[in-house]
Amino acid sequence: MKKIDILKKLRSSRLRPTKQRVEIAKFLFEREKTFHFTVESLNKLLIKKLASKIALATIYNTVHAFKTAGHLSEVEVRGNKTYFDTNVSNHHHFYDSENAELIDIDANDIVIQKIPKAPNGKKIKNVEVFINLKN
Amino acid sequence: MKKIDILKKLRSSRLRPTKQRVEIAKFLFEREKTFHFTVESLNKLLIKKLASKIALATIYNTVHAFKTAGHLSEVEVRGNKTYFDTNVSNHHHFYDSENAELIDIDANDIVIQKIPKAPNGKKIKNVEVFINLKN
DNA sequence: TTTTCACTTTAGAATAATTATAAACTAGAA
DNA sequence: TTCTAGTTTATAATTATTCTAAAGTGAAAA
Ligand SMILES: [Mn+2]
Ligand SMILES: [Mn+2]
Ligand SMILES: [Zn+2]
Ligand SMILES: [Zn+2]
Repeated sequence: MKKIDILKKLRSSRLRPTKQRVEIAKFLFEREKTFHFTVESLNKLLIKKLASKIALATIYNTVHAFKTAGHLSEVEVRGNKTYFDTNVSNHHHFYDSENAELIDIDANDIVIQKIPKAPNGKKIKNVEVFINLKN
Repeated sequence: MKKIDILKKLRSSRLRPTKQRVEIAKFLFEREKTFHFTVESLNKLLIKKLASKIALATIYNTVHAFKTAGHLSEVEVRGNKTYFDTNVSNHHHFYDSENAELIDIDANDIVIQKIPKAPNGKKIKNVEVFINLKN
């Protein structure tokens, strides 16, 4: 993803391309593979990468703005920190608790044969499969 | 589950059956259906139910002791609070975000046909399926 | 039974993650 | 250029949880 696309992505979701947002967006989206992170881990990586530091509050604001805009998804992982994911398509995860690392599983790599029907007038919104790993 | 069983359960896991532990255990385990809760919700219910109040730290201590002993499991739910579950068998969940309510799915009610192999020397510990509901 | 003491409870302090506040700054429309 | 709504920032506040250390207690041993 090029810088011009970053600007397009921000503008298309009515997010002013400020210096901070562009830097965070470049860091998150200019990569080939999915990136899973917490605000804390992102902050550390941004400090290493960038000359000027971005306020932690801005990182929280930006990550939430990106999530709201649909550019990031949130992944449920055991623990107290919130994990985010640059892969916003429907997919699943391995979780390697040893390394506190999430690994993507393509939606097509898991086929569910039997599923219960949703209770009392509810519908199924989505199905998330979480595979815990051990050594 | 009767009181005698509660005492047995505590003693068998080398947990002294103190007044507080017995009261919490009776509240959690003397019921027919699975009970999903957070420490906050449990605390509120205990305040209503019991004459004398149990310190919040004791509720944290006790819930963790029960979890360590295998009498409770932890469920991953979107949000910042930790959810616990009196159902310690391998099973899955519906999540009704409207009511912030978990609903059990028996392990046999979900059959997975195709699953990817675990990465690089890792093994699969367990598979958790989480079905989000909508109206 | 009493004594003893490791285990437990408790109030309150501490920590960690996240959100709120409000003043200073800035992108970009006019 | 000017203007202003949107944004950033340092810092305070909030929330969930864990820590601390003093007081209390279950139950083994005397
Ligand atoms: Mn979590
Ligand atoms: Mn959670
Ligand atoms: Zn992912
Ligand atoms: Zn359950």
